[in-house]
Amino acid sequence: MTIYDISEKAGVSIATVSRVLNGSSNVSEKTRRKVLDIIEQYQYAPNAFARGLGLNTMKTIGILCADSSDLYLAKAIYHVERKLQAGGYDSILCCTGYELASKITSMNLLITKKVDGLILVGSNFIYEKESDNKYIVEAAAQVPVMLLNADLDAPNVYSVVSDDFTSMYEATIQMVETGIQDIVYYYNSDSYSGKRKLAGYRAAMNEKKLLSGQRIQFYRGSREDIPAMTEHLKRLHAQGLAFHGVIAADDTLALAAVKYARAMNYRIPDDFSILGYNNSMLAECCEPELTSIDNKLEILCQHLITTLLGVLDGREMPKKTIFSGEIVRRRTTRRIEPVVS
Amino acid sequence: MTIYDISEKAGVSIATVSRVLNGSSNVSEKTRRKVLDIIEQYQYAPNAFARGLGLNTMKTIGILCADSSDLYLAKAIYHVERKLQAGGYDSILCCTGYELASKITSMNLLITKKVDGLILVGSNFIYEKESDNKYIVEAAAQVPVMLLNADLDAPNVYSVVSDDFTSMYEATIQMVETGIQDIVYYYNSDSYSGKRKLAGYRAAMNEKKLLSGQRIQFYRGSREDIPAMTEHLKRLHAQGLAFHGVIAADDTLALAAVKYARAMNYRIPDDFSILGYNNSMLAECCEPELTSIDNKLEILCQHLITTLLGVLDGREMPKKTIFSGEIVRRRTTRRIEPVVS
DNA sequence: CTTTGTCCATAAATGCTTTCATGTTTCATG
DNA sequence: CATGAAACATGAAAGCATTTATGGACAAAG
Repeated sequence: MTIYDISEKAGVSIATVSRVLNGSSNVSEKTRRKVLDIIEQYQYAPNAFARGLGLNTMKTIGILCADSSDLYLAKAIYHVERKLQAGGYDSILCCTGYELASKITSMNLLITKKVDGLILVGSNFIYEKESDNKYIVEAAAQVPVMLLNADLDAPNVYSVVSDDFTSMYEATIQMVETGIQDIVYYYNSDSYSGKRKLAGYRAAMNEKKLLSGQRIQFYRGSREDIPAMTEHLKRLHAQGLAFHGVIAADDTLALAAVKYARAMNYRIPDDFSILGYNNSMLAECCEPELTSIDNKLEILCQHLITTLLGVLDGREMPKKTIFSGEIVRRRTTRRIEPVVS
Repeated sequence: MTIYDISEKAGVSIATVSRVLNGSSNVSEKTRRKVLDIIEQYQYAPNAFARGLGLNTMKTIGILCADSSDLYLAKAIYHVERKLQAGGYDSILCCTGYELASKITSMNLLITKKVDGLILVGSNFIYEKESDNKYIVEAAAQVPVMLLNADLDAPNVYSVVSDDFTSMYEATIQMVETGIQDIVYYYNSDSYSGKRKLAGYRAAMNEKKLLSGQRIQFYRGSREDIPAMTEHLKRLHAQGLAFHGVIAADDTLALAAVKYARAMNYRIPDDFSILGYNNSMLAECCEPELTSIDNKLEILCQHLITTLLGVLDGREMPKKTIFSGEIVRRRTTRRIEPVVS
């Protein structure tokens, strides 16, 4: 069933059918009716390839993501995908893993497939070495590239980020002000946002004259292996590092800290405070429930898609947008002590 | 840069370039070299639409999923996507939500886009009412349809499922044999696999002469709202339902049961046993760690993709494959008491 | 001198969009 | 009320970038 069949049955030319299909205004109501009837009757659907050939677009956006099973990334993908759909676009998803080479491969593949835009979900797409980010610049020469929680200043690439620096800075200040001085910063990623978070912690501790390199601890190992993280913390303690607070760059790490504190028989939050990041489902699963920073993922995604659709529409759009996060207080941090005068 | 440009620069016809591109045998080594050189030199990549028009395929599989942010579904998508990539296919992801209508819409959209096959991730795609599943049968008339953890007997649809019935049956028997009689079955989905699980529990309790309708409890509400589930369990208790064990159809529900038991000051597992399902990350996050049933998701996915690739290759493939799960014992269930004689 | 087989070019086919040209209305104007 | 200009409706045909069927040229083999 092609456009020819329809045109024949409707007694019009294929051009008219095409016009009806594409909602062109220049077609009389009568003809439109007739054509639509036939289309309905024969369940005709235009061939996407042919249409793509003609229009040179398929209304499809490529989504790249290192690991769609990561709690946070999965949520991001979900929001992005739904909002994209609402905007009339489809999405091709590529899970790339964390290695640069396979990111490049996937990206090229998507461009070859003629996606209209690219969304890179997660800050792990930006690398420390400037030259490693060339692949994004090159891609942006072909299609607009959107970065979620990452930042790169280049033509045709747009960034939507949450203000991780400030969130961490404020959360750290607050934890110190509840009376905790020996806070370990626990993280597992040197990504763009990872670095911003750490910087926030650093700035705050520095301001409070409490900064200590020893207390900045990196976890290498599986992102899901809570027991391994817990062990790691126990080892730090065994090695003589004293700490009564953990600020974690991710809720999983914070969860491990909770397990550690419980194993040590600390009372939470009286003896030991913990702050998580991302305000994921884990925060509520935790016992006691985790105070965590919410970076308003859905809002970020909404904005990202709005921007992308704007760009695709040929409009001028902001190159970088920053949203501030929010500390969601639950039961692993203390209230600020009222000042006794 | 089109195939014409390349053919001109290489001094051959476009047909020859096409043959080189598609690895046809009828082309001399010398010509192939020359063409490949030019292609390399000009960074030529064939136009996906034109190619699609000619071949009527784009090597793309459509993945449908109700909610990609669901812990379990996200993992499934991840595995499916990666294995598909390894097989040389891309994937278009559509998050459909749980309503039938939007599933149908998304499905048609994917078919219009000329995907080569469809993968429905999750048992929620199969409905109770036979007629509600017609949409799958219709889709299967166009392209092969793969079901993950769901089952439908129709031409061109293939199922890969885990043996939830047996897993639940055995787990229930075992819990009873550790001495617990008043076990609540806690579930939140009437999906295909949801029903199989429940049936397993039923069969076991029946066999042990312990079946009680009151103890089969459905949770309606957000799938992520642990506090709500916990409240629900407390309410059951308040209403006079006595129970010292929970078998949950999902780890989130089990997690809520853990929270409930702790709130009631039960010792786990001495006074109260809990069994989860899916062996997700939550099982290890939990305190104490959750005993949970692992249904070998990665193996299921691997098999599913193998089957799909086989079908696309024109080979005969098994219509339905069942894998058995495994109980991963952690700390929320008791060991079977040694028989004292 | 014919047959066979290899290698390659020509041309048709794929199904749509869109430009251009043409025919048809509408409507203000004199 | 007739006329011409502008707006509208439609069709023919030219792309779009490939794949593939057909057949021709040429070389080697019988």
